[in-house]
Amino acid sequence: MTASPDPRPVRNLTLREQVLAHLREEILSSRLEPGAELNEVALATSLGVSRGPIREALGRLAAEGLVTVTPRRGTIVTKLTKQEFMDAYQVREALESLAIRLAVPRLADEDRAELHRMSSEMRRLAQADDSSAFFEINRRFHEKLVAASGNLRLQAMHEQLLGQMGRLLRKSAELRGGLGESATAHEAILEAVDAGDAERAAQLMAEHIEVPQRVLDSPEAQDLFEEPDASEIEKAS
Amino acid sequence: MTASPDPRPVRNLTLREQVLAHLREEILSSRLEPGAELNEVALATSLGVSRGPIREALGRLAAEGLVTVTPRRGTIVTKLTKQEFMDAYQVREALESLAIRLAVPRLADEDRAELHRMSSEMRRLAQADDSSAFFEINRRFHEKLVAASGNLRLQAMHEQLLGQMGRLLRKSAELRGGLGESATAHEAILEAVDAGDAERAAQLMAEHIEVPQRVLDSPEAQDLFEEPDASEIEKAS
DNA sequence: TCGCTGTCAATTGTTGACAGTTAGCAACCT
DNA sequence: AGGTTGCTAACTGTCAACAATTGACAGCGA
Repeated sequence: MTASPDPRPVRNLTLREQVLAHLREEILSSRLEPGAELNEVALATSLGVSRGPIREALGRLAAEGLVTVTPRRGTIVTKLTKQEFMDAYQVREALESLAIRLAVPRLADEDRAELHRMSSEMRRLAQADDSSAFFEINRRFHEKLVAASGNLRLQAMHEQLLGQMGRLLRKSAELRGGLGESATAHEAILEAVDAGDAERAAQLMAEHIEVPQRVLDSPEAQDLFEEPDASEIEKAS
Repeated sequence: MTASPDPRPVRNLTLREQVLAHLREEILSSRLEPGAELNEVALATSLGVSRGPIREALGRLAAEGLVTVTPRRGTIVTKLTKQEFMDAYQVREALESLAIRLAVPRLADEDRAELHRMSSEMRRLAQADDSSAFFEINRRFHEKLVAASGNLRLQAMHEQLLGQMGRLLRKSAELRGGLGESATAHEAILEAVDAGDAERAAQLMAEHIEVPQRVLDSPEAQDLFEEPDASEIEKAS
């Protein structure tokens, strides 16, 4: 019996799981904009399933913070207020700072080489002013560092956080003083990493992440956000 | 109309919400032990509702990490392996460290007085060797600091984290070198807080939380945990 | 004109029934 | 006896129908 390891050898996915994966993808890819209404029957007929799995998937997404469900009113893709976005940014800073501190003593030469490749690529994209591609590599760069921490819980929370910050992250990346500064920050971080100085790397990472927070306080960034909506319910736990 | 503010003036709770609150309470209070099986029909008849709301509530709890659902097999209260518990502890350290850094400049005199009261009480309980009461105050102490950060996202993630660590927290508190040291640590933290030294307070907090992590590595703590179960699926996102 | 009230359509909340899968057990073959 | 195969009972996954609530709007009265 050339069996595969225990965790579900064959594709035996539940409908709820499929719907969940589908909706999550739709939201993360911004095909569904924040504020978009998610009608249960529309989704059900559209996906060819009944409302049961739809409701369960929406419930999961609500617990993850990707959608906001108001009882008896409906479900929409979560809109973050400026305050909520800033809060998330602060937490992200703490998480990534911890991550790199844990990661530094664990990184293999191969990993560092990969990070350097990404950094070079970002430098190149910054000069070409390709903010879209830059954003993508930047994300992978940070995710690789978090994964290298070896702390799965940290990784999960980080991923969830980035998912919720979502689209606004890309916009804030464009606002940020310029891609060049960001690339420089990455290079400085890698320098500390190569030196094995986890503490300095963590400090630099914290400062690096802090930059957009300050930018977002400037007046020109205000129209990215909704006004603080007084009646939002049941976003997360 | 002496109305209350917008968020749902009257008790108009959904069944799912009631079931969710009920189960969450049962788990957090340890009336349901980790590993306990949650049979849908049993719960449904027991609570007098159909399986729909039950399933939705279980789904939320799964997303929160309080229960673990294995498709077509069933749902159990989540069991943390030692590794997972240690991971959670590290994240908690980062979160509370951030929290106190944010909280220090925001604390009112009244808040600090309250914290001092809690600290004195813990000192007293430590001398009386009442670990149960100590644990309770200790938890409130940390929660108050996190709440004082003013960062709601941070507060939510911290609460979720503590909920998952759950019962093991109490046991680790008993293991920890002694309640006295813990009380001393709190006093040192408050000293830094009073001095307005957010950075030092954050550092002390990190060290304070780190202590049980080291203790848990000792052989005598091993029987608190399950063996690493190879086939666990769909714990969080 | 303005405000209130009752009705209506749309949408969510809940239910009970049905279908598929799983784990355990017993009978069977070797 | 040891192992395999085929039932069986219990459970979860899914569905479609029913109930309840909401927001909007038309109609009425001041």
